[in-house]
Amino acid sequence: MATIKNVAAKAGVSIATVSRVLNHTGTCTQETEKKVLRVVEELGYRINLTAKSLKTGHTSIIGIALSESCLLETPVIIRSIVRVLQQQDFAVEIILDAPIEKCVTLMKEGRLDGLLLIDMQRDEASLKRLIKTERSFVLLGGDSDREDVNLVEIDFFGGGYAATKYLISRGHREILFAEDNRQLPYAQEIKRGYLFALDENGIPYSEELLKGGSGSSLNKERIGYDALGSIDTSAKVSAALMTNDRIAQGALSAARDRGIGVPDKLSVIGFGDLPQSDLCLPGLTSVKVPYAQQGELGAEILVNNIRRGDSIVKRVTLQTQLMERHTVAAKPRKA
Amino acid sequence: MATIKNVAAKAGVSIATVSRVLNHTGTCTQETEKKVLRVVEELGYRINLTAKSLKTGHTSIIGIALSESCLLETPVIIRSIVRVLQQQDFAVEIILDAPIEKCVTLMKEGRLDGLLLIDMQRDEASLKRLIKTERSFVLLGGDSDREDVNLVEIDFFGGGYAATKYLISRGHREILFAEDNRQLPYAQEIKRGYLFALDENGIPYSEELLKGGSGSSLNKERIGYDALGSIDTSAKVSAALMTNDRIAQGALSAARDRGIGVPDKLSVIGFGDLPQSDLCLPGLTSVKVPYAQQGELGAEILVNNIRRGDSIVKRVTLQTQLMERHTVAAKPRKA
DNA sequence: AATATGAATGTAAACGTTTACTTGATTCCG
DNA sequence: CGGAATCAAGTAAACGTTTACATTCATATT
Repeated sequence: MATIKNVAAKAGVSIATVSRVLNHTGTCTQETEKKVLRVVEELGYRINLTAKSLKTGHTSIIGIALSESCLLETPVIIRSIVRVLQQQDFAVEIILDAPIEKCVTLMKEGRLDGLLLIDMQRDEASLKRLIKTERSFVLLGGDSDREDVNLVEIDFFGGGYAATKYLISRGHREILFAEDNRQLPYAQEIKRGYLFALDENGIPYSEELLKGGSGSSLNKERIGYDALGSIDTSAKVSAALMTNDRIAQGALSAARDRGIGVPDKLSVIGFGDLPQSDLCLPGLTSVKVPYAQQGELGAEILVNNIRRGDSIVKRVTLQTQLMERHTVAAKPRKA
Repeated sequence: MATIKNVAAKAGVSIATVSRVLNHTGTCTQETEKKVLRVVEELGYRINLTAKSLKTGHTSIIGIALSESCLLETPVIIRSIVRVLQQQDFAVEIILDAPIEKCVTLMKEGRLDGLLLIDMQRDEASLKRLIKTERSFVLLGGDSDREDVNLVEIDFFGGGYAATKYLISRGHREILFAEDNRQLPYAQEIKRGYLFALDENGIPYSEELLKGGSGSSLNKERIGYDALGSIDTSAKVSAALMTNDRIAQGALSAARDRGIGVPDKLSVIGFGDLPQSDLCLPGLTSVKVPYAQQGELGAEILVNNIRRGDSIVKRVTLQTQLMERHTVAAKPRKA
């Protein structure tokens, strides 16, 4: 593989000149420039990025740390991040299922210019160490009390609250709640919103209306299916709030199997607003979560931070939006 | 950030010794080792990977080049790749929607030790240049005539053939076919299998039974919905083969809306066998595609190629498997 | 006792860039 | 016409490692 030395030799100039021509830094004759460029072409020369990085101190690589479930279920956030970053000439490294501490190490090893942490589990000690590396990073969602780090979060509490309130306004009082994994911070927020809305309206919450939350969160459809299946038919449940559209899908299937009409007998709201939701009829009423926007914004903040040394801490909260479709109705007079 | 020099100085040894201790290369006193390790700890020293890469000539970074649709629709292949690679101490770089030529550049720039190309569009010229870079890469799916490159492919032709034959064996003759995007090689293969099976059984294929294939392949459900919707009710179509489970979902929705019973009046087969398929009742009969296995195998081949200089070309074809569920029935006597 | 062996460690070059500094040539202006 | 300013290009150091080679010293071998 040709190096800058080879190019310099063949073009009869010094390596400094080649570097200057290629980086458009400094000045030179048109003639020299042409000569160098021609040799570069002939030799098929390409700069060695590793050497460049060593010298300049930055790599133009950004890591995105995420969980397997995020990769499988919310790839749209990854897409938006990679799109922005790639367009800004950054390479993107996927770091799967690594604790924050691992990320600290990666930062110290100097291969990453920045880091996007998606929905990381709380670990304040490691986070502190991450800050000490003095490198740029942004939290996307996740769970931390620190106010001094960049953060783009989604108001899941507000989403859960709004959805529950909406159901209550339609006369529902016995509202089933099913979450995918009790470990996931976002599901906890939705639940808080749910409980808050119940409380606000003087509705006592019942332990037996809280479903799911245990174990692995793959096969979410099953969680929804089982959540509904485990409900005593005599229970007065007339609505269900699921922390995920796929869970809601499962619930819809269960309802169909048990002959429970949706939305006549049962209202269902999901979370996520997947693009396909509007075709799995009856169109699922769902809380739209701005994942793509979250990813974009996070990437932009990070890039500004790195490029312009922009050191002001940015904290953004994005709002969800209830998309009314056809799985919610007013509670029938006689349930 | 501490360097090896700082460590050497503080420990009162040469940098060579530090390097040797850290890499377990060469020999040294237990005493020296302890001393060095202690200083490393004190200083929070971490090796600079860029410098190491420059010196050693390899980066332990592997790129995976893929399309947006792969990222969004088949993240399971990414998961399996990243899992294998990360476990083997490789970092993984996502390269989104880049033509092969861009990958050639990346390889030449020396930041990648290897490359996994997922379902790349045919470009023999660039592929040739990629080979010339002398770096390791593996094709996962995709479209090329070259026999001299590593390849892990899936027998979509066989899958399409088997599925069609299965439908024919149940008495179906008018079989709708809907694909997502005519650009996608895999859909073309399935179609070939479909046509081959028809031909083999002396069934003339009809242009108007071929649906979809145009434009963007997002919102696949719609493709399926529209494919079925555009069929004249008087047509004798009694079965449908879709190149994707989500397309099949859409078809199922359309059937429901139009009052066409599945599988009584219409049999449906999808492709992909998503984990949720078994809960979207009636359980979708689908051709299972071993994406995870494809990713794993590709990653393993690549790693062996890089680590052991294993230069024998590996070519593997993975088989699909028809998963019989509840959306296929024998053709009713009177359609 | 002289020498060979081998272990522990040090010295310094190299990887491929960028860039501060230097040199030499040319232009400009009074 | 002479000195300042400008421009083109070269020289060499530096980034943080690894590693071939050299050195020292203790021990084993003859």
